[in-house]
Amino acid sequence: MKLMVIDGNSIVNRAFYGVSQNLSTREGLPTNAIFGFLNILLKLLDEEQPQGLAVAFDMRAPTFRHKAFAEYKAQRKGMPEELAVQMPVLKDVLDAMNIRRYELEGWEADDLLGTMARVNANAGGETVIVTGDKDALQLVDDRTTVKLVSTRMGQTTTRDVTPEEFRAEYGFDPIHMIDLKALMGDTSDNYPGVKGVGEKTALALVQLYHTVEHLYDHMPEICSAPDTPAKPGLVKKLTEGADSARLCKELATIRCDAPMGFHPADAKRQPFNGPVLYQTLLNLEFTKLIDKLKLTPGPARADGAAEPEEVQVTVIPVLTGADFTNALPRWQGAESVAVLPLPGLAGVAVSLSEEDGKQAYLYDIRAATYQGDYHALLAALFGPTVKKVAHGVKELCRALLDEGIEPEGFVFDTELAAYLLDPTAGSYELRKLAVSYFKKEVEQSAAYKDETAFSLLDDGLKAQTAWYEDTAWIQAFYELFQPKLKEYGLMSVLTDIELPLCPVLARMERAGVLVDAQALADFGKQLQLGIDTLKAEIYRLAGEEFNILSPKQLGHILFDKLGLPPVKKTKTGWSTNVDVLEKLRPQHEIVGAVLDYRQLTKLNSTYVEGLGKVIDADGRIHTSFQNTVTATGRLSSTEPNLQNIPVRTPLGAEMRKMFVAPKGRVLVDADYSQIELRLLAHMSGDQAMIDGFNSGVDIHTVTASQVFSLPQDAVPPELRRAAKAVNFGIVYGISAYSLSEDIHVTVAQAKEYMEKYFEHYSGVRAYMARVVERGREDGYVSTLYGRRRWLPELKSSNFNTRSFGERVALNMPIQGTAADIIKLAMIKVDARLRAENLEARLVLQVHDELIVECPEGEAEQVKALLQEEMEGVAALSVPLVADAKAGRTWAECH
DNA sequence: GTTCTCACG
DNA sequence: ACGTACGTGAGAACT
Repeated sequence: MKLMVIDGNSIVNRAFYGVSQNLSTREGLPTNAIFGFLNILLKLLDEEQPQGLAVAFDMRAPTFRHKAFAEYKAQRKGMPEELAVQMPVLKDVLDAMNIRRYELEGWEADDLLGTMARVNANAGGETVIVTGDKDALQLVDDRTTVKLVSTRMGQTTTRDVTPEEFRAEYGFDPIHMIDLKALMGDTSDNYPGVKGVGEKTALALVQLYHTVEHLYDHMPEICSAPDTPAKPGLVKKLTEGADSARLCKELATIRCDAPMGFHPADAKRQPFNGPVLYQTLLNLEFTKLIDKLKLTPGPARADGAAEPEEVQVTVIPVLTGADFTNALPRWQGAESVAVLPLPGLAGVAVSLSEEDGKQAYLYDIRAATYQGDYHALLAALFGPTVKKVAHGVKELCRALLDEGIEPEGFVFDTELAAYLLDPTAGSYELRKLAVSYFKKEVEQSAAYKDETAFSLLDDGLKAQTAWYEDTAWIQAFYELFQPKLKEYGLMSVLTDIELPLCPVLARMERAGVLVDAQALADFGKQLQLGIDTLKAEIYRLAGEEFNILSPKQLGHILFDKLGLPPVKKTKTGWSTNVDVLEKLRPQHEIVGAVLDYRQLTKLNSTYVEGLGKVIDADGRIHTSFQNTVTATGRLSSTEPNLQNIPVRTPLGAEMRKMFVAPKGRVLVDADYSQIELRLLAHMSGDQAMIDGFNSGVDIHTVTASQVFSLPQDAVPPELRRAAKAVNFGIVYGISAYSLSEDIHVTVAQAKEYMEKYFEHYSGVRAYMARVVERGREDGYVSTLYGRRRWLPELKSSNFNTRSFGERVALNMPIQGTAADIIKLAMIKVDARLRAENLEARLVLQVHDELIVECPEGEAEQVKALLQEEMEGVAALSVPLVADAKAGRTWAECH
């Protein structure tokens, strides 16, 4: 029988270190190693189609294979915690897959593999041993091959080693692998071999003498033989290491006589236990894998485990004005109702349940079948008197405003709540939430994308069922999330910040910002001329045509053909980014041209062409503001991103001239001055920094003067720049190396700057230590307003992961508090503009900057209003400062 | 679909 | 010895 046996520990280790994404379940169980293991396993099964399959694991036990060497084995590093917790779960998965696994007290996996291979060979079978450990190569023979697995950057590669291949590579038979190891030792297994003999010498010796024993029998010859690698002192080393070599040989030998009672028939492949595997993988949130393996839940569980109580649902179609008149008081009387609109507001499902939770009512409202005044129904439902829970209030507000209805009375948003509970989760679709919070998979086919989905009988029923079920999910998540938000102190973030912001964002998206399409096109033409010229120039200097935008091809030209020195590596090759090219600029004329070419093509494709494509019929661009994306609480802007319009270079800043106000109107732009640093001063309570801000002098100059002991009016520009970089660096969780790269000084110098900085701002240093320590204890960090980010990274055993966690711990409270503050300002600004009956409307937010469009005549009032509301949001130990400026284009506001 | 690059705060 | 700043989104190349 063709048998595949897997070294479970070796493969899971490779998977753990190879799958670098931070996979984990919502509860925080890391799953990367299991994920990687299953991927490798399934790939190999597919390729090899073995009839038998078994996985072996090490079993650490009080007795060792070689008691004399217990201390060597004991020195081996224990598994990192993140991997150890995945082991029992992986074993559960294998059990659910009906895959035989073996572990035997006192024996290591490779002994079990060797034993199985031997037994199978004796029975006339062939065995494939899957491992990442080259030690196993000693097992290779006519009936046994070793499949060596390596993972790099999540990609698995394997290599099949047969006796012929082994001999071709090593020049001796596979069994002499043990002699090789005996001489050269193995650092990862912690046995020494012969001191002073490394891989090269050991290889030569084994090629000549094959075994340790034979070698020592022929010691006298070693000096005299002409083709012996007789380095000075080799004989002495070998003589001194003789005992070690013999013992290490024993240690390196995989035993094939483990008392595991193995019969090849035991490992015959069995079908998966579908339902159990389904639930096991669902618990791991591996839904893609469930789909790939076509697994289903199986029949309802008979074990009587906590299934939710049956809820009696009564569906009430709302077809007439009378139906609506009956329903409305019940909606108004409910503590809350869940609402789920159809796209385009073509219908709304309204769900409410009775106090005891056993009876639920679901109102089915559709524009197509409602015989009364649908608009009036919506206006009443979405007015202030019905308390509504929805999933994605901002989107709903936008749809309502499109219908001319002022959205009011939203008390909860399950999407925002899920985001606040775990802002790094990434996705908050109802179906995904059901998987991660309830370990339930909801059928994907659900399609209530438009009214037509309800028109066909079969599809219509499916669409209807899905619509109703999703509405029930919203209620379920409301009941689950509300207490959690209260427990975590997040309720006020939801009700004071995120929910009131929703209609503001919806109005901003709808308002859009006017773009001068003609000027944009003209700018594009100008850019194209420059691009053509530079392209010809670059081809001439390179002596050939190539794709300048391809890092690979550009690298070839720069580093191979023109011989420029590579500076920095990426995962796949040599880096060609701005930092690198700037360093190379003096060395060849082509580099400057490439940099210019990059800049022009970027402007042209991303901005001129990209923005041109999304100008609407009204001549305006309507971005989407995402409020459930960032880990810190900031907004993000998509389709298009209007938060990264160029400004830093003169040519880039031209772009902002394309963003204009209509005739007779202006843009008013107000931005916070150094809000993050001010928050650092406030949150750290550092008196020197607080005084610096209260003095009214430019903070970077103040910092430079304090750090470098100079009078404020004697700070040279380069020291101000350095101080500014340190100030920024602190907010990001600085390292001396990065600072040195950033301001082009030596690491030692950067270190010195930081040291002086902390001497003068000792409160900042203390704060930084405090916030990381708190983060480690609590498992999360938070903003002044209570917004949270969980940081399991702080407990990671991996240095890089943990360091990342520490930097995030320093940054999130500051960046996040700034985000909270500007969100509060937006709510206030929007309310006042409307209350004072101004035509002015918020149109954009760029993290620390708000942009309002208003009639020329309102400009002065709006400037004052913006400044007042932005500065007045919070009373801190340093003033919040906002500057406002009006102009006909965005460029004029800067 | 991932990687690199680069635009912003 | 490690690998190096926080938070984003988009376009082009490449696998």
